[in-house]
Amino acid sequence: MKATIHDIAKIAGVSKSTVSRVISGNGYVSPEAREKVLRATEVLNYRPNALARAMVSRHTRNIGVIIYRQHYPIASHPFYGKILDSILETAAQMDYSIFVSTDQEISSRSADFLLEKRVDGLILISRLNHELIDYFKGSDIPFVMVNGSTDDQDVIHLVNDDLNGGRMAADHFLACGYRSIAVIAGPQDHRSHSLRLRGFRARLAESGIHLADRQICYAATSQFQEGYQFVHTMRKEAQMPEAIFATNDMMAIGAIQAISETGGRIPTDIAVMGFDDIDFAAMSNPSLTTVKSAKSQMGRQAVEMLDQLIQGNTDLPKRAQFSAELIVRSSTHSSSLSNHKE
Amino acid sequence: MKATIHDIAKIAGVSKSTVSRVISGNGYVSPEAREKVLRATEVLNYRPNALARAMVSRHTRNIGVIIYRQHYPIASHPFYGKILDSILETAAQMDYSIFVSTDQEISSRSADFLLEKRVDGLILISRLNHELIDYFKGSDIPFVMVNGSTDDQDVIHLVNDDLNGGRMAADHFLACGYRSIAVIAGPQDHRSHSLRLRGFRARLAESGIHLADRQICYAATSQFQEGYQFVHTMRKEAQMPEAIFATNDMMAIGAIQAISETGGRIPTDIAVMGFDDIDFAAMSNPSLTTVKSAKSQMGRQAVEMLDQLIQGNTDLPKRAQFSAELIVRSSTHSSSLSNHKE
DNA sequence: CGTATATATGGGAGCGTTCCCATGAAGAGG
DNA sequence: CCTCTTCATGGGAACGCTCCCATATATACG
Repeated sequence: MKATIHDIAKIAGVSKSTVSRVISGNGYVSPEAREKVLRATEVLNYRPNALARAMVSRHTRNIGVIIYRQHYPIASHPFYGKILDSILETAAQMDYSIFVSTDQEISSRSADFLLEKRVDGLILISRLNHELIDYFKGSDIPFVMVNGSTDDQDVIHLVNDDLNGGRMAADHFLACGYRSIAVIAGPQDHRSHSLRLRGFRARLAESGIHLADRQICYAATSQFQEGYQFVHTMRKEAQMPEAIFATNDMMAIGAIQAISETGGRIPTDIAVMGFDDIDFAAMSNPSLTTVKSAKSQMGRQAVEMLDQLIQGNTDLPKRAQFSAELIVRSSTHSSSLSNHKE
Repeated sequence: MKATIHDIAKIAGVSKSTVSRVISGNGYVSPEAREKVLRATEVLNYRPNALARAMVSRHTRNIGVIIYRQHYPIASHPFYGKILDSILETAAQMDYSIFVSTDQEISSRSADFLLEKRVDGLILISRLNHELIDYFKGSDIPFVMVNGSTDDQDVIHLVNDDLNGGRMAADHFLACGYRSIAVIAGPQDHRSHSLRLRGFRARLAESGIHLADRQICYAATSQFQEGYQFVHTMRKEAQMPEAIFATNDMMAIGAIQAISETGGRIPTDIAVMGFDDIDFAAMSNPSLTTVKSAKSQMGRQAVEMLDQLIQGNTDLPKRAQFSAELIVRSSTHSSSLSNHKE
């Protein structure tokens, strides 16, 4: 049987109140009493019961993370897994414990679950449906959203600057002198993918390059297969562009594999660019030029903002946007040696 | 303020005992009373407080997962992330919630944390030090270990059949007719890596091929860089083998990149084989021949066995071993067209 | 009709804490 | 010497549930 403060009290020869003061660290305790209590906790191998504590103190120091995963498991996901890692690390530093919940159909089921467990706050990742968001707004539990798809101004929302990221990708292509360009665009109901495409097209348009519809492949998912298949289809129709931009790295890597399989040289015959800078982008063959999204910063910031919220700080910015960063590797020409200067 | 059973009782016009019976679903309740209670819970948007329940029922339906990560974050890890995914999914199906804890230095700190939170059981992943294992054995909390390094017969331990996996890798190389072989071996204090190497060598030895020390590269970590660097070093010394076996996929993929960079053709000039079958093994360029480790099965089994343990079932096998599976892709010749038959 | 059994309900103790309040002792200031 | 803080300690209520026990009514059986 686990020892309780009563047991400690008895051994140490003090009251349970004194024990409580020593454990929780507030209130007056004489050095001798403290010493006796501490010794008793050693002897009995005492661990305070967080459940009982939470019961009366009304907070658990537990945070729930809900991740929506439609097509892919979550932890091993190169993008969401990174965010999760960062959340885990930051939370540990701040003495929060993390409940990870990843329902395939985000019903209110997993939400209820977490609510019943009395988490102090919630981090919602990726696009959850509006009912669920309303559901949480209705509850009195603080939450922040990461990389979601809501325009709701009442929801604290951390996002990547995908629009600008798309522009940066186009900038790089222009600097390299690519003019014949194709895009593999992920699901357009997904905020990130649609903004990346929008930014990319806008920047090209400014330079007088307008993408025709058949130069854009709208993919149903955002996975490897999409990029892979697109290249093979294009090749059959014998209309290979000079460069391909995919709205995430996975699809770009799929494109790379397809190109290599058919004997194409990258970037000489065709250049490929992705988005996100997942770990594997540096390890692909050739290594992938990409726009880095702020995965770790978003995770860290999510925990920090949630902590503020939990502490009752209400005047937080409703929206935090993280800048993207161009990472040039071997799947495109470096822009200093760009074609159009040759 | 959150509603409690007392509030429900008042609204429904019954006692709190009756409410409790309806909520927890055991004991006699008349249909009318049940109906009234259910309606009241709707009205007040009542959620039972799992803390209070756990307090008296002595179990939380929470499971803690502790992952040791020395060199790499955990969730996004292609191997451990997969196990975690599987744990998450299985746990959700069984109505367990998961606490994920990933301390860099596995002190008893994160352990204490979880113990205080009163998890019903623990899943320990990767090699934890012996003190920590003893620590848990001392506590009365049930736990299972996944892919660890302990020989302790009292510890329930789920492992991959790495020895045989190593043999399978060698088998494939032999069938392909490769005779000049090099190995990139991960940390030898890691059970998996050392067994993979052992099995591989043993099988080769049976066919009269003995690996010299300079044909084996003992890597300090098990990452991309190790494989990458090894190839470049070998190349400088101008002693490229016909085939390279790496004790995990990451290192194999590093080797692939280095070979490609220097203009080597895979598998024509040199074949490469990995171990684990991480997601990116299929997406690498060329796609990677590998031995698949039972990541998902281990995760699922861990939860299921832990559940048994929690329910008090004591006669479980102390050791579960999962078989490996050869996955032939493009980085080696398929053995039916193997060289030695030409 | 009396006794046993199934059905239904309410009250109270208890889970392990924290927090509030009461009570003292000791030292400071007049 | 008396009063007012500061320090120190103990007791009891409360957090929101479940579980046990007591009680009541209905049904069954001889």
